[in-house]
Amino acid sequence: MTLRHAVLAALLSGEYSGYQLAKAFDVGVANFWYARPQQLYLELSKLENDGLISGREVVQQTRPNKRLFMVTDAGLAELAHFAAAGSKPSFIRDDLLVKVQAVDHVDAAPVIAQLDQRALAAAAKVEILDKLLRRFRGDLDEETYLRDGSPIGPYLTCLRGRRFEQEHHDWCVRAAALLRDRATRNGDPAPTSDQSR
Amino acid sequence: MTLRHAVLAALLSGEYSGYQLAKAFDVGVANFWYARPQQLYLELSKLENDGLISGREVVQQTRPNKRLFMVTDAGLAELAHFAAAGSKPSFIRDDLLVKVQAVDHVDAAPVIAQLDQRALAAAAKVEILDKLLRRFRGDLDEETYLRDGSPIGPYLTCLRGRRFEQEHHDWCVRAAALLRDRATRNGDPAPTSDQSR
DNA sequence: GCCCCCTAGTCAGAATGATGACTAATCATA
DNA sequence: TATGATTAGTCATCATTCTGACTAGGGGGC
Repeated sequence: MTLRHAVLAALLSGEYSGYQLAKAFDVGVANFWYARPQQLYLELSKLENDGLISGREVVQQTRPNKRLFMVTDAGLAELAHFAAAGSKPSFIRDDLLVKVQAVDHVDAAPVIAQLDQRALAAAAKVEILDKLLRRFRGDLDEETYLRDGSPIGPYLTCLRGRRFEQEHHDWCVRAAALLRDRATRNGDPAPTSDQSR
Repeated sequence: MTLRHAVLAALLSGEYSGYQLAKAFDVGVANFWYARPQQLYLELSKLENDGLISGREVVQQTRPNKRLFMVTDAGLAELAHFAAAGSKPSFIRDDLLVKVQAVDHVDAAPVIAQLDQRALAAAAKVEILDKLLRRFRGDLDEETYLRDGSPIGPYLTCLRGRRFEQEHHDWCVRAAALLRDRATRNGDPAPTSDQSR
């Protein structure tokens, strides 16, 4: 049960509505978790029911009213408890890796196409995260921010996300180039589907 | 539905029993997916029911009998279909990142301890993957293997896994050092690697 | 002789996450 | 003056994953 804690942790940086939170989960927060808006709304309801967050209605004229949530003391305690408990090892879980794993036995062309796409997406994500990191830092250089800046948690997770996306990008580019090279050297626009069985 | 395809892709490299597959999912295959043995047994049953793999009983005297599975032509077709279909973007989903995100608001000590642990685990994983990569390569150097070696799919996913673990390790080490430094400068009782509670 | 670990596998059910289909008002654009 | 995008949110249900408990025999160490 960790979407719960991811939402709690995300709410630490300020009051958010479900909608705003959904936006955040598409950029910054997505470094450590991701969820669709519907899941977030649901989780927010549950959290409020359990008294871990409290919401207040904000009436708006030009837009639909919204509910802003903030973490309660009980919520903080829950987070502290979660932070102190053991955590399971992390691992990649990626469709595309599964496809690459099978690339010796299936048509490589669509896999290469997806690697290209992913590389682009990852590059875009890197830029977004760079922007976020700069916004955190303000005038400070990174070394100084890491030593004294605040908040440090979100900055660190962003940094991790940035590295991850960078690595992902580099790997995609390299793998695509490599598979393309192999395909052309094998002299086929449509690679054979049966090589080593 | 991708544990299904992860299992199929893993079975491409040879015949495995459920038990052996479970082992593989703890090391090499874990680069792109992870699952508990129970899930694997279940998935293998389903796959066999759907005719995507076929199993044969192997009688053993000293040990319980086992069933070895291999991918059928229908299974290969399914994989090809899967490889050609679109895939969702990948992202990290990690308990520990959630905890770091919250580290400005909760006690840092247990988080630091977990970062230390994770760093060790990641370093161990890197060594395992290095060994695996060397076994793939045999006498060839990496450049040559990437150009002409076989299989290339598993090698590439291993490479990705290795990079991921390396990055994870480096980040954990850095984050732990940083948080420790901040804690001591704030005059807290310095939590060194010697934590016991 | 006892106990724990390893091989090998099964089952049921709880927890968690994902998806599609809705409502409803405002704003910018063509 | 339509058309579509944006803000804001709800509901029901499906899919997938995770967990604990269980069976069963053999081998190795104390």
